[in-house]
Amino acid sequence: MENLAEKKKAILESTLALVKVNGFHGTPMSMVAKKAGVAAGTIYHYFESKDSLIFELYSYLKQQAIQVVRESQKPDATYQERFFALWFAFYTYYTSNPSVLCFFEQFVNSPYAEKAKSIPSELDELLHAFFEEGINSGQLRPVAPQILSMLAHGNAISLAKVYGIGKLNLATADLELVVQILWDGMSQKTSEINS
Amino acid sequence: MENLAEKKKAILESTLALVKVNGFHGTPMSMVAKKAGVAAGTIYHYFESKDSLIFELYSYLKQQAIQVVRESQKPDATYQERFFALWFAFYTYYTSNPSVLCFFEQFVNSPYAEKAKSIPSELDELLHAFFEEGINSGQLRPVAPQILSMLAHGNAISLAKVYGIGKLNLATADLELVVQILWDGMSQKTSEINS
Amino acid sequence: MENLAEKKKAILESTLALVKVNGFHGTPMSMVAKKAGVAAGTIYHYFESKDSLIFELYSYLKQQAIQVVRESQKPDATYQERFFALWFAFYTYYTSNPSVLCFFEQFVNSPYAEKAKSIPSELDELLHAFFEEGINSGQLRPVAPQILSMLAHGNAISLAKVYGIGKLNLATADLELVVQILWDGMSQKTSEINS
Amino acid sequence: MENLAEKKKAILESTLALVKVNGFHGTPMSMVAKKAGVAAGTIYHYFESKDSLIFELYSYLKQQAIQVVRESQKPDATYQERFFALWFAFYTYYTSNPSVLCFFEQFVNSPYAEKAKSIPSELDELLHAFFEEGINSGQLRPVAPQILSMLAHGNAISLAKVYGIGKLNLATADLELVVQILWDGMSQKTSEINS
DNA sequence: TATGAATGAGACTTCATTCAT
DNA sequence: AATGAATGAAGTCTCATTCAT
Repeated sequence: MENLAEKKKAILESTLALVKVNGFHGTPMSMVAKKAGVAAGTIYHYFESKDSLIFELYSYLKQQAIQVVRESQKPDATYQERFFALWFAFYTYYTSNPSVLCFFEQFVNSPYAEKAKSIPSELDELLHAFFEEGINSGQLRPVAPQILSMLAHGNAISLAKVYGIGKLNLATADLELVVQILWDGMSQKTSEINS
Repeated sequence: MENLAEKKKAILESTLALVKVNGFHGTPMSMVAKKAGVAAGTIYHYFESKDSLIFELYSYLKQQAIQVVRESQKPDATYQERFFALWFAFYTYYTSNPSVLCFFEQFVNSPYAEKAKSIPSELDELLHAFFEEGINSGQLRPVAPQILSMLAHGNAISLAKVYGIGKLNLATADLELVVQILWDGMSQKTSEINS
Repeated sequence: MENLAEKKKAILESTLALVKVNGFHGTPMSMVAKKAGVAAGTIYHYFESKDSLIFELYSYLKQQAIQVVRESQKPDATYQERFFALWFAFYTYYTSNPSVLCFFEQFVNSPYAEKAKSIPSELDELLHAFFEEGINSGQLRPVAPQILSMLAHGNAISLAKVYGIGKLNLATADLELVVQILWDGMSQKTSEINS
Repeated sequence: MENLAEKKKAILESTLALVKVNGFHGTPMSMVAKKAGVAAGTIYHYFESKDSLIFELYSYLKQQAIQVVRESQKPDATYQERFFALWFAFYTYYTSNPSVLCFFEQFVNSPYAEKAKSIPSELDELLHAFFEEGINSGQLRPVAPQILSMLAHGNAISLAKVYGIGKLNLATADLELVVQILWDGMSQKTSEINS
């Protein structure tokens, strides 16, 4: 990621920043060019079209997210610890990079997402594997991994949005509580106690 | 809502359907007009501008959602029953009306949402009150109502999306399980057991 | 003019008032309708089209102007007195009815005027006759009546505009002076003295 | 003015020509584009909007007019000679450039003029100074310079219009006569003789 | 007569994309 | 590689006019 041409990166980052404020369609290429400090035509040396730019930005950011998730995982930690680390990795990534969260949310809810579906998502596979492991090792309830993945990820996103809105000060203690809620709900142990 | 002028309703419903497929900006007014069976200019008798149309559609749908939520609540049910009913009301509404879910998700993640923020949301207030009641009556953990609301609502949306993607068949049993997970996580009882 | 249908007159007057503020093309028929207190369709009972409305308004006002000019002429006054009266009639009419002046100026400088040219103008004939009389009786220099007419009328309009701009307070004395200038310039007597 | 981009100038000149025939609102941007030999969008590289185009054209032409007036003034001529030169400069400019006269007349009588009022007019100042000089040197009657300016300028315009209508052949002799009339009316000498 | 909802052609303007330099 | 002027299709919106009531 670091060896991207300077300008290409500038274009991607400019797009990211502008989309947060203006949305996809409120962000003309000329605006991206200006912010990136390049000419409009230059963008077309690096990207085939605007759609292509959006898609590449999506991939670029998804790789970043994967990196963040990967780095959060210590091999010698317990599963629960790794779950907590995973959740906080997402939460921290999104709150530290609100424009990324904003971009993702716009992307997945746009017609773009439909076209991107075909591309196999490394991140999805990674999460799928993580939750499958939890189920197989008897630490998570036997629910489809996709569901668990969606619940956990969706939960982190929800919280990051609450934080982003700024109406609430979310202390670390609050967050711990929320993840605990989530873990309690998903873990096999609770399930057994309640039954 | 039922006494809206025929044409106005047709325009709103056409917009809803088209936005799901094409997104806001992939849906020109001419397309809305055609689908609604009116002339392009006619839309401007009912709506000041395209933005105004989007906003009114948002309000219109939010009223529908409130209606659905309200109808789900039986006064003589227990709090937990009402919580389940609430969650299923959302889930059912979104899965039965995928275009509404799609519209909401596009809306809240677009620059439109910023402008709509100032408008006090009846739905938010309703949910806030519901969760506050749960906390005050000692049935829910003492977490900020906004957070609980976001978690529960976000959770229903997440599931509805999983369903919408169609990759998974979510049996009622699966759903019950998920809501149970959610409830277990949020309820005071579980909290006590675990501590 | 007084026996015009109430509504027809209301439409004409509304148009006049609105054109002053917004110009021809900033004055949609719907706006005229609203100000006149009638429905948009009603205008088309009285006028064939917008152009037709403009033309009829022009005629209507021109008749008014003729009336004003006619009434200013006392048969037993001297020619110079009648000239002064004529000039003041115009000046007073325009300053008392700034929207009329504004309308005329817009009209004669618009493509409408081209089409109206064919219509013989009673006002022009009246002025032509007046100045011809002055020349024939040896009181005015032998210049083409059209020129004299244009000079005198244009002069009154110029002054009315100065007044309308409001930057200057034109006392009656000032005006007398200006007309005197005009008369001095046009009269045969001055011509002789200077030669 | 000469170093304006080729295309910008073509757009301005095309607008001028078309406005004469069709008026402001009968001249769509597409028509301007066609006549100027550029694409519609190109106009918007040079002008922010149609209004902006009209305003810039107004400024552009006013600069031309100032140039013409300036060039007519020989420092070593008498005041009367300079007055005659000034008047003829206007008259000649307007009759040689009927579309400019037409544009000015449309402009000053349109709602545009209201917005342009705030801009201090170099031409007005120039004329004001010229007439003030005449008054102070005792060669013109002591009337407000604005009035004298309006009278002289309005007079030249009136004549140019008579010429433009084409009904009359105005020989140089005729014109000399008219300016003489004007000068006689405005000059102090005549004033003294008559009193 | 009067209404005003409906029409749809056409205006202004934007912007993704190209291409000569 | 980079530029940015130029393009023109397409979008939003206006408004003169019609017509069923």
